[in-house]
Order: sequence, then structure tokens, then C-alpha cells
Amino acid sequence: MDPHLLRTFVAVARLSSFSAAARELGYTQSAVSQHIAALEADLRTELLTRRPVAPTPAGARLLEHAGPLLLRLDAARADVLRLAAAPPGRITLAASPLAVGPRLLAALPATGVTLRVMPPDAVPAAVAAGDCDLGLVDGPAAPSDPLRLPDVAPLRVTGVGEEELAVLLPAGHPFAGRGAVRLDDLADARWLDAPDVGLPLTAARRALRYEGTDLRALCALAAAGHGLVLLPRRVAEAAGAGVCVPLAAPRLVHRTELLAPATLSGAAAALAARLAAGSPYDS
Amino acid sequence: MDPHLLRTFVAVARLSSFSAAARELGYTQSAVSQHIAALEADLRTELLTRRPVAPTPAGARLLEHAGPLLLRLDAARADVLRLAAAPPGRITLAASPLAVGPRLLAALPATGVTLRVMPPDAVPAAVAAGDCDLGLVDGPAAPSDPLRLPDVAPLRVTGVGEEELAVLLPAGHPFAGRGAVRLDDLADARWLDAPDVGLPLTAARRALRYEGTDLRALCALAAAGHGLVLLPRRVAEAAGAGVCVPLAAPRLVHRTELLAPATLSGAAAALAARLAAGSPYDS
DNA sequence: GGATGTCATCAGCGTTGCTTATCGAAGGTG
DNA sequence: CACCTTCGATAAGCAACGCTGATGACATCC
Repeated sequence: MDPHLLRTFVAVARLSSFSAAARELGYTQSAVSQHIAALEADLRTELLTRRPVAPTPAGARLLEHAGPLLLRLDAARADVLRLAAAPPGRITLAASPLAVGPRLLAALPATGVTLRVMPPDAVPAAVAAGDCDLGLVDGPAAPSDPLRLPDVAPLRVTGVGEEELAVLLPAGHPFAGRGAVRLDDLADARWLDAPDVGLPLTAARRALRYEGTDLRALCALAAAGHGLVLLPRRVAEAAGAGVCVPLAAPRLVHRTELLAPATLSGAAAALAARLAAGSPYDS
Repeated sequence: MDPHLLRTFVAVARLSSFSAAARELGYTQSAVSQHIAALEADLRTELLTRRPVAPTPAGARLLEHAGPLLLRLDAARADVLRLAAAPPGRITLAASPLAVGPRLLAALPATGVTLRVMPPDAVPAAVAAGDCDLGLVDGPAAPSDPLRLPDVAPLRVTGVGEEELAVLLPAGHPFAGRGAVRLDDLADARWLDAPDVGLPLTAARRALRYEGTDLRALCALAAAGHGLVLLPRRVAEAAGAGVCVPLAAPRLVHRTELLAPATLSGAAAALAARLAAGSPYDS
């Protein structure tokens, strides 16, 4: 169960090829073959079928573990190195699309920051692994409840904002005139499935799937009647098309949280302080 | 960042001794010394002070990561092996003290089960690492909210019960006559700090710390006025001493959840089904 | 049916990682 | 205060590991 073996295993599984994995990892095909053989001998189970190369049930199970495991390993390394490293002059901020709001825009200094927008579930990983110095994630939560984030590493979490939620409906929708909606009333409706933007609602029936982080496109789809979207009210109202109806029940808010590694260097610490400043949403 | 190196590192840190760690791990002292040197060379940082042996700040940081990391590694191994292994005839059930209730007692077969009571935070680890076949954990939660468990591994979580909470007060306490209490009213009170039993309330002032999993002793302490305890109402009422006052606010319940690995063998699957049977608390 | 590509296997070899042995430093003791 | 014990660092030696390169077995494509 050497991490090296695990790493080549996930590479082989992802590429469905021993040779391709060898090329990617800078090994010979022979080495990769031996890696997999070593893993299989260690666990006394076949992990991959050959020709075609695909994970067996046991291999699939191992794959589920391998991702978080390797992530945590990188996170540990990055965290310790960060203790000794000099504070970076230029800092990188990871943010999910809906976390980019007025608070962030106000806190951002004129220069020296790179903003990297990514799907919400990639933000904790990016901060933990040291790819980014700070992270902003968003998601639905009960009022003043912290978000349920995957704990890839011991990160410092601070709530920095909560907003009302609203549903974006096409203009002609029967509920378009209402002052508020309950999610139950829309249980049979078709929803846009946009995991990269956030607010994943498991229960709802998925209509169109939208992959990407561009909100304008998503709002346009909703306004055109391809499915409903749940968004922060401010965002839904600014969409410019469609009708925005606040969510009455269940009592959910759109919550934004700041993720920081345990050690914060100068410029990053200053930005974190500005982002969290005056926030009554501390977790 | 080889797990072997990490393992000896935590052993050395725990025992504060290279030689003792070597004895425990079955290495020579020399090997342990080289392990630590390799880690420090890899991270280019001193991790331990020698004479006395203690973690440096960087070492302490690494220790925080190492525990969960090694746990996940064991969990991955156990999970894959469980796929292939024959179903155990005798199964082991991990449970936190407050998870031992009527539901469990009713579901337990006459024979073939070992019940292992342990602190709540040890239960997920025990199930993930394969030390136990099933786990029952309890904790406070908002009604119908899942518990916040450390995700050591992808476990199957099922809610199996929610109960009202109550505060156990000594007989002469000013609130002893009330029909219900708010936690806010007791903010200045002294609470028993019993992490092994569960229901850890961070905010409250800690009075006596109680280490152990015996509920009777804990209730006796509370009744004798050494501090308040928050317990499931049923447990608090059965204490036989002290006064039990239901909790009115915040709206919290005592929730019990069943933890199962992704793969369940015959006897364990049967017990899991009985434990979860008819439960309306599914997460 | 030859050509191509894939994964498994084998031999060879450099490196790693362990052990044994020894040293210097610190702490305890008569 | 000298002596002894204990602890961790270091050096040398050696076996095992883990890589490469070559070759084999097998399937697919033209």
C-alpha cells in the first residue's frame, strides 16, 4: 500500500492503460506492470481486468479510497512546507462561482492576487494541497449552520456570509407570480443539474446537465425554460431574464465560507482578515 | 512521506523516545533514527527536538495530519480485503455509550455478537479500519440532521433514532422545578466534561472532567452537583438521582446513527437490517 | 497473415534500507 | 568528580528492493 503504487494504480485506472500511465508517470511500462502486480499481491485480489483494462469491484473500491488518501498526503506535505516557506508575494485565491460576490470584490486588493474560479468541491482540495493560499466556498445550509465540506485536511473555516435563496423560473411558469415558493411544491419540476456551480440538490429530478462555471449561461438556460435553478437571490435577480422567486421552505440559506490553512503568511493573512472582517457568521 | 516513516514518526512522538519506538516497531534504534532523518531531509525541516525528544512546531503540524492519514490507509486496506474475505461467523459491534439503547437491545441476537463500547469518536475509526463490523454512534444534532462525523472513509450512514434531550440537575438546583430549560439560561453553569460519553458542548464552561464510558458514574456526579450533563431524556430519567429537565432550546435532539462499511457480510448485514428496521430517520 | 500494440515476465544492476558496531553527549550515582 | 548508563547520531556492510531493457504471449487491425 505504498502511495507510489496507489498513484500508478489511479493513473492506470484513469487512462485504462498500463503503457499510457507509464508515459504519464515517467516510468517504463514494465515498472507500472510490476506496481500493479505488487498491489494485487499485497491485497491478494485482482484489482484490474486486462484487455480491456478496467477496475474490478475490488479495484473500484480501492479507487474510492485512493483519491482522498493521496489528497491528504499532498495536503500534509504542503502544510508542513508552508510553515517554513517564505510568504508568497503574489497570492492565489480559489473560489467557487457563487462565492464571487460583493464581499469578495470589496476585500480584493488592487494587485497581487490571482483569482481562480473552480467547482465548489475542488476548493478545499486546492487549499489543502497548497495550490491556493485561500479559498472561498459556498453552498446551501440551514441558517448559521456550517457547510458540510469534505475534511481533506484540518483547515480553518470561517463563515463570511449568508444570503437568501431564490428560484429562477422562466417567465411563463405557473409559480412566476408568487411571492415565495416552497421546495416541496416544485418537487416534480425539472431542475438544471449544475455541479460545477454549486447548490447540488440531490432529491430533485435532473433535467439538463450543465458543466461549467459560467453563471450567465446557466441563468439563460433557466430563463429559457430548460429547468429551474436555485441561486442566491441577489444573483437570480441580477440575471436579467426569467423570474426570481424567494425560497420560503425549507429554511435554507446560501452560505459562503472562507477556508484557510492553519498557517497564514503576510499578504494572505491580510486578505483573509479583510474577507472575514465584521462577519457575524463565524462558525 | 512514506507511510512507514510517518508511522515511526508518530511512534517516536508518542513515546518521546527513539529507542522505545524502535522496540515497539521491531526495528533497531538506528533504523528509527534514519527514518526520522529521512523525513526531515525530505521536508527540509526539523521535526523533533532531541534530548528531550519533542515535536517542533512543524512536527506538531505533521502529527495532526499523520493520524487521519494512517487511519485512512488502514481503512482502505481493510475495505478492500473485506470484499474478498469470508463473512465472519462472529461479528463485532462498536457503540458509543449513549448508543446502547432499547433499539440495540431489541435487535441483538442471542449469540454471536461482541459489543464493544468506546468513545464516540473512536467508533468511525473502528468500523473503517475493520476492527469492528458495524458501529453505532450518537451525538447532538438538529432534528433530522445527520451527525457531523469525521470522514475517515466512505461509510454507509443510516439514522436509527432520535430522542429528546434533557439536562440532569442536582436536586436543589434553582431550575430543578422547571418543566423545560433553555441552554442559554445555563450558559454560566458548570458542566461536566465527559468526552468519552459523548454530547460534547464546546461553549459551556467545563467543570470536572470525566474520563470513562460509565453512565452511572457520570449521572451520580451530576446528581451530586459536580456539574450539569446533557443526556437523552430516557437516560437522564432513569438515573435515579437528580432531576431531569427537558431541553427546550436550541432545538437539538440526541441522534443515533448506524455506521457500516460499503460491503456487508451475511450476519452483519442481518444485524444492520434489524437495527435500521422501520427507522424513519434515514439520512 | 503479417504488422502493430498491449501487458506479463525475466535478467541485470544500481540504490535503498536494514543491521551491527561505534562514537559523543547527557544524566545519574557513589 | 570520576564513573557508568542511556540515548541518539553515524559509518560500514549487506541483502532486498525497484528500476530498466529485452523478450514473450496474445489480441486487434489492415
